[in-house]
Amino acid sequence: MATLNKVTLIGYLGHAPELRYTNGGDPVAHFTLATTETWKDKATGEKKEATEWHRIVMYRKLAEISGEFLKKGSLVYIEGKLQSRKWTGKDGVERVTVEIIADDMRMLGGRHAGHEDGQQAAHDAEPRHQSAPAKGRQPQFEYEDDAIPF
Amino acid sequence: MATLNKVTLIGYLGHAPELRYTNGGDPVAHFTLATTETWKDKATGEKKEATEWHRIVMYRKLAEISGEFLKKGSLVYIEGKLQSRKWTGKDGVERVTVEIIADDMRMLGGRHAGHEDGQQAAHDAEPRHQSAPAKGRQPQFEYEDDAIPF
Amino acid sequence: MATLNKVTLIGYLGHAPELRYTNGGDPVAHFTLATTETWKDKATGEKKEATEWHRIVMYRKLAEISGEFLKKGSLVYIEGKLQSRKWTGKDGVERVTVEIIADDMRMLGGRHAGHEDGQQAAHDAEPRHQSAPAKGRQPQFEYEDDAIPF
Amino acid sequence: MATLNKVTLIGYLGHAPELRYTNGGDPVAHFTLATTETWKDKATGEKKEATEWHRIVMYRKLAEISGEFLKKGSLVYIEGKLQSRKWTGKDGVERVTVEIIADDMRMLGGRHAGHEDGQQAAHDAEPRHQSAPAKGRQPQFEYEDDAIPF
DNA sequence: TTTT
DNA sequence: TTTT
Repeated sequence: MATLNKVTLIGYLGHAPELRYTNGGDPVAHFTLATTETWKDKATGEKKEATEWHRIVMYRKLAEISGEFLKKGSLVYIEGKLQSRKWTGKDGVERVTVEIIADDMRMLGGRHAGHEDGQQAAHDAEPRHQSAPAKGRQPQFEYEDDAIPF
Repeated sequence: MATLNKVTLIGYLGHAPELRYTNGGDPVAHFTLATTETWKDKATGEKKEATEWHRIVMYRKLAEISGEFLKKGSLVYIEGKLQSRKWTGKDGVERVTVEIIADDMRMLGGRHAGHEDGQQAAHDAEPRHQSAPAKGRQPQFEYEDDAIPF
Repeated sequence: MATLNKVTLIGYLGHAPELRYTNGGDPVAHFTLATTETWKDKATGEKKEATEWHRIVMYRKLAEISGEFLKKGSLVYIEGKLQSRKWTGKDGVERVTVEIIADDMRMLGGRHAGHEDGQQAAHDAEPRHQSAPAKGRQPQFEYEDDAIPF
Repeated sequence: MATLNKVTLIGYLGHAPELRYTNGGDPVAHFTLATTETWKDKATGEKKEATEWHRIVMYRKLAEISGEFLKKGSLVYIEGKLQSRKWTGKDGVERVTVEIIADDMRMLGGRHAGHEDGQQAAHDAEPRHQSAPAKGRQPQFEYEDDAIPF
């Protein structure tokens, strides 16, 4: 295919992760993440600020770790892909929501930093980047991905 | 701040860039970009494929270059940030559109690869990444690299 | 061209930035950055850890900001490119040193987090990423976002 | 840990991958990758160009795929981490080599584009990014990582 | 030489 | 609406 779909974010959680479960019993976590950019208006010289809210979705082990260690205000590094999802509201209007399906997360502290225990890299499925030294790597857990209807 | 909002894509243009102009006369380009992932269904063993469409927006010089060299089917590398935008349709319903505001683009060829002339990196505003070689880059900056013992 | 050379790091400074000046008077900062990965040895089950040290180089404004706000132990996000440099030691042996020429830096706190004033994104040359919000950013660019039906 | 060590490259292979095997029988591929940046000298106005050569290392399945499909001149997207390795030459001098341990590769074509069959994303270990749709994902292969001494 |  |  030769295509790439990647999102990298560092931001603050707007609320604690909401943890749910699929029919198959797999955990799914949802939360929002805020990134803020600031700049100085060239004309008026005044400081400006804009916040972007991102919808983060995590599955399986990453969902569990986030559910356990992340809180409102946590600062995290997130890596994932963009995925849009169509849904129809009660008003009968079809809408599209764009979400980031995360597959890597690192806790960076922040206002309400979590337990020391959580200060690690966490990945969806097999670790790839940080967690993959040249020798002695470990396979990890088995997950059935079928049926994640949320 | 300490936040980061970054998207990295490699994909195919769904249509040639639409070039418009702001009131101030600055060019703005819009196009869609397809990324496709393929996988094999664990249960049935059949090949699966899913395509994600991304809405790309470019300004100024990057918009001009894209308008000139990119076509339907072009393969490009895009770097930018996520930005959501609210708008109200003719039906009076408010919706949110998520776009990627690009600030870096590289042509990678594809089915209808553009001119050789366009086979370069292009950036919004001042170059940052690729554009700072060790020696002889910019007149306003002469550095003797020989003696950097670190 | 169509090439890309990019490094993204989050790590801890091994020592405060060393600030020097080129003949032309431009500031250059050097420091080392540690990234650490941990894993569990599959066979023995024991915890393993490996630290990688990266040589970071910054120029101009980014060098100044880092010289002012970063210390030993600071946690930072760094973006840049790989660049190798040949040099001959006093022993007459030629060696190659690989450095990361940074063009983006964000302070993330860490043990000895810097001033609040330093808690911002900093870029080499003109800002590109974070710095281009949808409205009201720059005087030289007025865009009416209301009517971008795409 | 909260650290990150990531390299992203798009470049051309300097030579076909050299495929070797560890004592444990696992494949390891080595090749060099060229990234080139071009700029115009502000003072003289002449075109400048600098090429950076990166040492890429791949293991297991990624090594196999690369050994099969990549050639001299292939254009690829590479993702991985920086890792330095000390070694002592026949002259008794200790040197450090910095390599990129790749965990993701996408073929982008290039001068001598490979088989159509190879035009896919390939990952080290479990797929994470592109290859991880919401449903029906697949675990993949089992590899014993022990003993990769090259 | 960092950090958790 | 792209591409392989």
